[in-house]
Amino acid sequence: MSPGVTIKTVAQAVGVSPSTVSNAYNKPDQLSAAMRERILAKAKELGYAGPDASARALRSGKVGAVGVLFTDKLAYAFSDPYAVGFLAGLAEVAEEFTTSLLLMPLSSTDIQGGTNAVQQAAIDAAAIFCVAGGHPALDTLKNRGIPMVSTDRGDHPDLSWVAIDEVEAAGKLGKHLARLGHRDVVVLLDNAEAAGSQPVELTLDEVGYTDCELRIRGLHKEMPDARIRLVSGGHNAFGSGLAAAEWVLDSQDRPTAIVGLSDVLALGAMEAMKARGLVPGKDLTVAGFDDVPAAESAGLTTVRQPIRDKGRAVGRVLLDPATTERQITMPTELIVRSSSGPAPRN
Amino acid sequence: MSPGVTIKTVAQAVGVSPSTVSNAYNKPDQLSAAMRERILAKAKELGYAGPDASARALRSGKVGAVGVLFTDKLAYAFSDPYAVGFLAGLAEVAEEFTTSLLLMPLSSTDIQGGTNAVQQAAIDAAAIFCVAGGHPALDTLKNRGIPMVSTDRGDHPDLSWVAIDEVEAAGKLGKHLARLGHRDVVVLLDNAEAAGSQPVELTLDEVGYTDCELRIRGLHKEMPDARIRLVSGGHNAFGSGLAAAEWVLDSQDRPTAIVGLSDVLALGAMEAMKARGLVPGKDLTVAGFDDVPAAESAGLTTVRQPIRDKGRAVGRVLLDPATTERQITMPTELIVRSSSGPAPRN
DNA sequence: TCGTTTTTCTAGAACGATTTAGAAGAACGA
DNA sequence: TCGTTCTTCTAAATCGTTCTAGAAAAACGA
Repeated sequence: MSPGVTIKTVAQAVGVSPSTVSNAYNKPDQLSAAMRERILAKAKELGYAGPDASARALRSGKVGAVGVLFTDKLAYAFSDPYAVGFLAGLAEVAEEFTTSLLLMPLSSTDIQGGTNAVQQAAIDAAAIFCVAGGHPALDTLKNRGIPMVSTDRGDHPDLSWVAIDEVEAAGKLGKHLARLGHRDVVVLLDNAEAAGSQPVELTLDEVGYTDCELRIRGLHKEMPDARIRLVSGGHNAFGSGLAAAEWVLDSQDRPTAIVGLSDVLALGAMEAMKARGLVPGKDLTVAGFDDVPAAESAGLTTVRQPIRDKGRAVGRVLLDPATTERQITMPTELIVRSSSGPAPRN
Repeated sequence: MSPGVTIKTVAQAVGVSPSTVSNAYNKPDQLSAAMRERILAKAKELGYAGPDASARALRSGKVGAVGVLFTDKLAYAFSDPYAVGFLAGLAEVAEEFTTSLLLMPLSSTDIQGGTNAVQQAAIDAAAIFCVAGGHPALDTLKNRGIPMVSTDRGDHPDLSWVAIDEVEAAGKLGKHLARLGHRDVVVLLDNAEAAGSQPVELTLDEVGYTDCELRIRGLHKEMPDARIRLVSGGHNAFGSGLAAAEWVLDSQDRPTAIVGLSDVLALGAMEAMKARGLVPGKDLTVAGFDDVPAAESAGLTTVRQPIRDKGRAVGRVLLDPATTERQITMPTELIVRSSSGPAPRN
């Protein structure tokens, strides 16, 4: 690119006004075809690559990108096929509207000062994926006046979301486990503070994300007599599920069932069992949430949710003016596979 | 957000110049702490959410985002764990530099006119993931003067890339297959034109991406006596591999080995074999490229490349000024598993 | 032919910040 | 006390577009 060649340069070279050059790019019907040809040709000759993105965005107020905000570290988002599926659905719709996807890192540094990516991000709207309700980044976006759609139901009635009924979803699984006779359950969950150290047992109050809390509540509801403990091995990833399950399995006080609040956690738990010669569904029941592709081949009992559709729906609410519904509940389904079985009688 | 509240509004309300407000956000050491406090407080009171992203980008020339350009449709990118792994590595580094990732859809519409996402995207630099050398989007970016790093070696010596030696990598697999006695191979590959229709057999000239071509050449090199046919079932996805393999397996002229140019394609082929009661490594050999996580559990012989590291390296070249190397070759390794075995004697 | 509409193009003001150069005052050393 | 150096703040220019309003020319209808 020849540096410093702007719309003005081109205008001068062709002998027209900058407005006309602008129109050549944005409103072809506002000038004669011949003139447009001439401008485009000259632009190419000069090495002008079209209107500058930032300037255009500033003036027109539209950026052509929607932001995506993830739980935790961005890099972790890709370790969960569930998140990836969501992204795929969202990308599909974004593509349709010729809109880019801006993945924002959720660094905790200097929220106040504005050196934050969420502050700086040039976006027209944002998709909020499994971010806890009170997170400061949400306030930042709200402050910026950026329309948001969350994958969790919020408290505010004017909030847009595409979500599942977490309590009901977990209830389905709870009922299934209760019927199988389980009364001693360990729930594996994502917890930032447990990352990098030993697995920890948490109380319900310490559970961060609303949806996790709701799922636990759903389990409780259908398993009123059961003891339900909460354990985290760190971030939402296979390794964390593995670590947490190892810790649980090697303790004196084994449960009869382990429920991963996501499939990756549950799959990690299955791995830990495998290493100990334990057969899922026989020696111990394991179940998860999401129904990611790997769950099927692993024979994992799980609560399916249509994740790709969820991504698509978020995209539509965000980008499609024809979509008027702003609060959408997606269906869930209990998928029973071999990893769940009757609780052993003691 | 109160609409129309800008840096100027805040400046007036506090009784200072706009520059000072700007400094309060960007250069805290340029003003007294007391003044900074006052400004930030007033800003909050007025509902000012910090400097506007576009305006800042325009003036300062830095956007704080790097673009990612994928082969084909954006939505397909997420169906390949290989691409996802790359993204994860890239995201890691981006996070470190508080930089966002802008995923650009590669829509073919109106390249010339500039309504293109690649044209419009506000980015400082771009990562090019498996995009064919001659693609118009690359010219667009080049024209815009945006620094690029590709995952394929380019022809131009001044191009930056982080890649593997494709010919050598494929050669490792070729040697392995030759030793096992295979002389009749079908290569499964990604081909946009085959999408949505019947699988097709291609000639080497019709193969799009340079890296695919190089891999095929690498196979030829180590298997000079073998017949190597090229078949595509569409995009780079499990389903395409499945479809293509079905077509191959149901034909009169079965090969003794099927090589997927990516693991997802090879895994699709394994699925097709399974459905026909064929045992990989016994009845027919299957091999892939990449070594995605699923390859291990499936027992797929494949050529491993450190994809996450590749993503990280691209990120470093793109963002880290300390990284001076601009052309990096990553190592590859042949991973032999149960899916490859001796060719049956006829 | 003359007024009216349509087409084609333009001038100049935004858009909202950052940057450069420098002014005014405070602090400092001798 | 005086000249020098910091510290703290400001005025004005600038980044590259798009937008609004309107002028000039061309086409049109009767």
